[in-house]
Amino acid sequence: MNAKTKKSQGFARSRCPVANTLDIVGDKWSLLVVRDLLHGKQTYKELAESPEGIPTSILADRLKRLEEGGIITSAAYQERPVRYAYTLTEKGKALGEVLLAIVRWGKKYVPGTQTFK
Amino acid sequence: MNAKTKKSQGFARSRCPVANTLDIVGDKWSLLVVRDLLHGKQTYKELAESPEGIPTSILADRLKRLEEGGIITSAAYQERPVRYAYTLTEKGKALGEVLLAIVRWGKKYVPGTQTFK
DNA sequence: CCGGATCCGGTCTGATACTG
DNA sequence: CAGTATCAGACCGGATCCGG
Repeated sequence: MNAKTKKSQGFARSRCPVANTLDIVGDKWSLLVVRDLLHGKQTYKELAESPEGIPTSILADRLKRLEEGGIITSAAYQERPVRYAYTLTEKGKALGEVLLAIVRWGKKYVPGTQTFK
Repeated sequence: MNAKTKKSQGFARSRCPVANTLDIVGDKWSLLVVRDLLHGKQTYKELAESPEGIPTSILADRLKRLEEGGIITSAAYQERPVRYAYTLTEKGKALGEVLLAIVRWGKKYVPGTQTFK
C-alpha cells in the first residue's frame, strides 16, 4: 500500500548544500507548489488548479513529501469530510528567497516569460 | 537513436517565470553541473568525477540540453582526439545567484550540510 | 462534489558494457 | 578519455475509481 511513502529519496550521501537542497525540492513540481503556497493558496483544490496542471497523484505525493521534509504543515479546517489547509513552515517560507532568484533569472533570460500575476 | 535529443521538455505553455526556469534546470542534475562549472571544472571527466556520481549517460544528455538552452558552450581545446571544454555563458553564470540562494537555504535548514569546499 | 488512492502505459533514470 | 548503447526498474502523468 502506502508502504513506500518515501522511496526514491532515501539517501544522505551528499554533503554539498546544493545537492542536499536539490534532493528535497529538485524536481519540477515541488517548487511550483511552494510558489502557490506563498501566493496564498491553501487547499488541495486550489493547488490542483494551477495552470501547469499537476496530476493529482503527483500533488498528493509532493504534499506528503514536503510535509515530511518540514516544508509545510497540514491542519484540518473542517471535519466531515475532513479537509486540510496546507501552509508553509518557516523553513518553507525561506524558500521564497530561492524562488525569488529563480524568478529574476527567468524574467531576464527566458523569452516568453511574463511578470507573474 | 538520439532522435529524441529533446522530448519531455519541449513545450512552452507556461508563462510563469518559475515554471519556465524549472523546465530548464528543474531536475536533480542540471544545477549540480552548473555548480561544478562555476567552480572551475571544464572537462567531461572532471564533471563525471563529482561526488554525487552522475551517470555518464545523464551527464552527456544534460550537457547537450544545457548547451541547447544557451547555458553553456563547448569549445574544442585539442584535436586528435577532439576534446571539449565546457564553459558557462553569461546566462549560465547568472544562475550563480540561484545557486547562492539554494546554498544559503541548504546550510541553514538541512542538517548535515557542510560549507562547500 | 472533493481529496486522494489506484491502475497502467510510456518515459526517464541510472548502472554497466562498449566503441572510437 | 569522451561519449554511446543497452536494459531493467523507477517514476511520471492521465484517467478512473472510491470514501466521506
